[in-house]
Amino acid sequence: MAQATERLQRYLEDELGECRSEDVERRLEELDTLERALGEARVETELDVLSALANETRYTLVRVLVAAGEELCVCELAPLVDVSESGLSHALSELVDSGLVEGRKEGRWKKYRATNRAVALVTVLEGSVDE
Amino acid sequence: MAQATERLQRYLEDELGECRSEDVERRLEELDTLERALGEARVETELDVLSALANETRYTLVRVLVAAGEELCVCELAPLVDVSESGLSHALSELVDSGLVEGRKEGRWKKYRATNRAVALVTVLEGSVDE
DNA sequence: CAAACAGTTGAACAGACTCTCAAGTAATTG
DNA sequence: CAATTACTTGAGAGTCTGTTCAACTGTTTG
Repeated sequence: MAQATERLQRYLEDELGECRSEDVERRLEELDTLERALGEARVETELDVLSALANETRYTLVRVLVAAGEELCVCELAPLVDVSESGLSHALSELVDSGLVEGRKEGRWKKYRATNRAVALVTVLEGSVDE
Repeated sequence: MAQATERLQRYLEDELGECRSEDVERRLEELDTLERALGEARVETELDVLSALANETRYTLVRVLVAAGEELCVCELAPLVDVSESGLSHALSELVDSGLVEGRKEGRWKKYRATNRAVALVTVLEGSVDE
């Protein structure tokens, strides 16, 4: 941290014209506050959600379920993705864990649908990625 | 695909009461349309963005830059993440590639700021992850 | 212009992830 | 109630990722 602090001091000198070690301390504290404001548990959850989405198989499933707007049976999802039955099941299970999808058993069939969280995220992603 | 189709047929029989192979074909086509509507290139870009965000170091950087609302120098970001100088540089470079962050050189310092895409995504993530 | 500084790049390796295979559970059917 | 069906689970192989180290480029300073 010693060198890092020196570098920051030089940077602040450049920026502010002059700079004492109090200024460095203050800036460090400001940056720390910025980071703390994020909230640890929250960031962890958000990372879980992002990790769940960041995979072709799972993202395709989520997007299809969002587009469908209704629950779909595992047997309907199977032809849409390029993995084994088992792989599909693993994928869905991870999506459930991260709150992007909900499952419901009906007799011997199992149906999944997208949660509000999934709808919100997919919508923004679509919107923010122009082309 | 043969068994998969049979399973889908059985499912549709359960759901619709009865079902001929035309019905199976139609359902398969509906599902396919659902998937095609996503757009291949688009999904690929969206996956790049998601992959870039789905990492603690990079997500922290993005969130701090969004929270800051202004550009920050690499030397200011360094104390906030738990990686080497080099790791930080790699992380920022990946964020630039995915359009979440923009960099600007100023003398010997380099400054980064969050793009609109980053702001939109972080906002929705915060909103959709309640607690 | 040599030395110090700010940051980047490439190679390499440990660890994480994703998928498949094999076996398992729960529901349905003959 | 044995067989079939629908789906899940656990273990393990192969691949991808994230990080660091070492070397590099561009900028500033004495």
